[in-house]
Amino acid sequence: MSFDMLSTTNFPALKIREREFGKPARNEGRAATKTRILAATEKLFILHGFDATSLRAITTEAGVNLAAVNYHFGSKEELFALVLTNRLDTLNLERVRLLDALERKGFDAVNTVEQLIATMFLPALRLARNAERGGNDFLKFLGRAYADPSPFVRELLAERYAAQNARFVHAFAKALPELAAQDLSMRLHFMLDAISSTLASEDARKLMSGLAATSGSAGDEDAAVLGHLAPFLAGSLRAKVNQSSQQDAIRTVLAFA
Amino acid sequence: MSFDMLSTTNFPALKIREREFGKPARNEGRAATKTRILAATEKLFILHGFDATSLRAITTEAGVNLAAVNYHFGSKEELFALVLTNRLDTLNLERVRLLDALERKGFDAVNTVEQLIATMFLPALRLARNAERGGNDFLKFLGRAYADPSPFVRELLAERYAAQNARFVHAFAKALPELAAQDLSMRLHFMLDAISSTLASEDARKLMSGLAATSGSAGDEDAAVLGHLAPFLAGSLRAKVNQSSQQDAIRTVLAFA
DNA sequence: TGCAAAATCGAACAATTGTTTGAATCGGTC
DNA sequence: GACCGATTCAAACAATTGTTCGATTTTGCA
Repeated sequence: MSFDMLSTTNFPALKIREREFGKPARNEGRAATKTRILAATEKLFILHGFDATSLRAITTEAGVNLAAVNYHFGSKEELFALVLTNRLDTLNLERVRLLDALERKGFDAVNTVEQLIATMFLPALRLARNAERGGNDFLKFLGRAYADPSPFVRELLAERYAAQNARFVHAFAKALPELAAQDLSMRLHFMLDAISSTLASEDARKLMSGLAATSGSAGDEDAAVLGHLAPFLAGSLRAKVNQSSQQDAIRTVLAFA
Repeated sequence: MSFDMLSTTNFPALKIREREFGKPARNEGRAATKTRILAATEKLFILHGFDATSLRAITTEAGVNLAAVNYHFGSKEELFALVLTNRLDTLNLERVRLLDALERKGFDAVNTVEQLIATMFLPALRLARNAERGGNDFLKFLGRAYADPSPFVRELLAERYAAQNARFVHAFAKALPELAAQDLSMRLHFMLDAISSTLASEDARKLMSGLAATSGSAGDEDAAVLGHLAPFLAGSLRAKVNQSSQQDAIRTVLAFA
């Protein structure tokens, strides 16, 4: 079997789309098989996740023979690994690129946390407005990927993007020196879990696009979404622990139980 | 460990079964079959969720015949529905009981949000310290249940506890009148998604028990956990949107992308 | 003790899953 | 036009799933 073309699809969705519509593959029917499988896999992964998406559902959706998946990609896991990294490599690359640029320029003195949050999520919003990347489906894809319960998906993401994630954790730690590492870790954990499982659900994404709609110009949509998202997340990260008045209020509740 | 309580529980689903097959046999070996299945189901559900837990895995773990599940519970879904409602009915009952008590007494003027958060999560912490309820496994169970991707589980929880959830949403809305319904809904969504997927993961629960350990007396552990959790979550709920200085900081990031 | 109901058991069911096979077909090159 | 590798195809593979069946054993009550 031949994996020649796999190396050329390393970087992603853009290349995939190019081949889907445009150029080479003088034989449309042939080269289309691989890309049709990839497209169908993305679509069904968004809808049902890794485990619940069968190869038969994929090949039926793509209109190709069942054996085509194993022939072109080797196995179900290899197929999904390709689909996932196609999407997420560009995203994470863009994230650290933005972080680099911002660190060179220097952060805003008071709103460092908001800037870091914007840095984390802006690339996803940008990609989500690119129709070639699937538009809003990109956000669903993102949510599915980070909320997928399959050990295969979780390990893939954890291993492949560990370095990038560590850079952001470090940047947040520096921006929040008064917060214990224990608390920071917990809060970031909460934050990312929340984002991903929220993106995966339909109603929450409608809310987000509703927030975006409040804005005027198209370029301001990202600013509008982040304007709602960043203060909320920053508020959670910056909250002080062990305020005595809060502790008293909490103990009032405990007294009833 | 003893699950005797399960057979004498007053949850509707189990009552139906009891009526269907008559009173539980006084013989221990017999009655043990049902409870052993229930215990094994809980254990494997915590580890792998609904879809990835097979009846053969359950019956092997319980040391009973495969056909016993369908004989005693009818189907896999009925079995899991019973296991889920056994745990969650008591939890949600306790939650609204606490909310009732607090509404009668009246909330703290400044820390209403913290009190509501404590009301939501204290019952879970209390049950988690009850060894008969599974101890810390109860938190894992909770996380699994609310993060489970299976449509069956999601619909069961959504339908069965819709009324209780609505009461809390309403209470939060009254405590945060300046927050648009749109934003409140988004933030509560985030909050609950975060909590559940965090509880399901191993490392985050270790963090929580680490927080609890900082406290001295046993009864203060809940206060310690809530002391870290409530300010953090309350901070996110109370954060103001559209602060101009924050908007400027965010736009700085946008300029780089 | 005897008997009917309840419970357990091994075995098989039909449906799905990912994967493999070997023959048929296509595509470009000599 | 004939060849050869690349691709497609129908079919079957072995494994796993939830469920059901019929026979057997156990139990509770007369």
